[in-house]
Amino acid sequence: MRATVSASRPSNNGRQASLISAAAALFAAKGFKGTTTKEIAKAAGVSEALVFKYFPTKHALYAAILAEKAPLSELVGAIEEVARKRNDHRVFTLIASYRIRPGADPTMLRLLLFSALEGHELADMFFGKQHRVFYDYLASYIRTRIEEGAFRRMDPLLAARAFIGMVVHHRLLHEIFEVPMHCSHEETVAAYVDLFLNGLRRSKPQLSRRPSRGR
Amino acid sequence: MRATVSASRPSNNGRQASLISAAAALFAAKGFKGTTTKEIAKAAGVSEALVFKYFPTKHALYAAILAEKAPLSELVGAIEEVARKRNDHRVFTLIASYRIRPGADPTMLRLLLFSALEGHELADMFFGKQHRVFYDYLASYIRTRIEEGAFRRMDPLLAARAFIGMVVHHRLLHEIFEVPMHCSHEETVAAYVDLFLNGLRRSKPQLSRRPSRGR
DNA sequence: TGCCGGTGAGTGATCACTCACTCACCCGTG
DNA sequence: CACGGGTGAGTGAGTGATCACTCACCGGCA
Repeated sequence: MRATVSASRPSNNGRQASLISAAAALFAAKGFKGTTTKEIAKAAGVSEALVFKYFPTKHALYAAILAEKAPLSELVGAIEEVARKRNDHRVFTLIASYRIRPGADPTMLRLLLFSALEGHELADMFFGKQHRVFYDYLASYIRTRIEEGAFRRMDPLLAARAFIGMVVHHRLLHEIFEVPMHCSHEETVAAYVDLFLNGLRRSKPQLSRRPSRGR
Repeated sequence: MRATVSASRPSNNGRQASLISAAAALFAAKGFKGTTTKEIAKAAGVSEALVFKYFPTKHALYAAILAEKAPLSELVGAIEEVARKRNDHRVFTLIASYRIRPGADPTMLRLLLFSALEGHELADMFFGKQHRVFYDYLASYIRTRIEEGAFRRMDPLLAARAFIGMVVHHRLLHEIFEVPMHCSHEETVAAYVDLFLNGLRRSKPQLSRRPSRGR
């Protein structure tokens, strides 16, 4: 509430926030089971006992982290504008470069993967609320463009997942498996967007899809 | 050496194998830190002490699991045949349907992700030896087809990763995040392959090979 | 003085790992 | 055949360390 005591006493909210950010970094790096409450306390610069004053259990602290992070809204806002203008290239470039950018923080991706793998019930919430809606939003845009004749006919949700798949997989290789990038971020984004949009383009009225090499 | 004692004594190798498979299932389900040696012993039907007769540490058991699994060779063999025939559609359908199939076992995918996230030094080996070579193999096929004029010009490695990205991401959603599939396996594979190959197709006869975007 | 943010020193439980030991079986000898 | 010592698979009962979590207590400020 009060923000009078600024530096000496970090005040309830400030402590909570610093504990959350310290814990998020550690959970992302080492997983839930791999992180001890003592480490969290040390990273936040307090005693271990204080952690349990603010969060009744280690799980509650983990839940607070997942509940707090909701970093997708700004992207959706930016997309909606160019989506109205039917600027397909810009829509997908925005999405891809939002994920693939120089200073991208792997924390959330790692946290999400750990949550899903370790099977926390919160992971469902985290994924369901944040990501599923985005897939659906993107799929509905693709469906609209198909109906407008801009894209060829295909399942819009599969198309959306295919594009997100390229991007997420790229982050997986780069940020989790530490595979070095051999192109710049811009080149990578451009390559994926071009490949995807070219794949969605309507071909000529349906020739034979096989390369006429029938054995 | 001797194989006289057949059933009563599972013999060195049999025990080792049953411990490895029991441990693999548990590590895949709950991670390295999330699995206790007591659980492994119980799953294998032996005492905890025996686990340490066969593997000096829990880490050594984990390493033995990663070292043993090498499930890619059969796929590469099947691909090489259709690759010689330049049957692009079949090449990519083979790859995708090898991963996306009805009874696909999530164990290896989960193990791979856990290894990378938990940062075992063996994960590098696991990924480097098994997967990186596959990316490179696929990229070299794409490069060949570009040079033959069958595909449009683009970075072959990025293209390979884009395709694998679609497929892996699909498995991620389906097997790890438990997102239900809304299409059959065959439809899904076909959609991804069509999208990808269409994206790689040369648009117009392509006079200038670069998109004249040189900065 | 009372209140509250903060802590050191614990708690029982559980972890990976060890050790002294049993038991079944094999084989050379008489 | 009888027998007895060697061998190796297998185990129950621990070991110290570390885990999440608790509690009595402290000190600065109203």
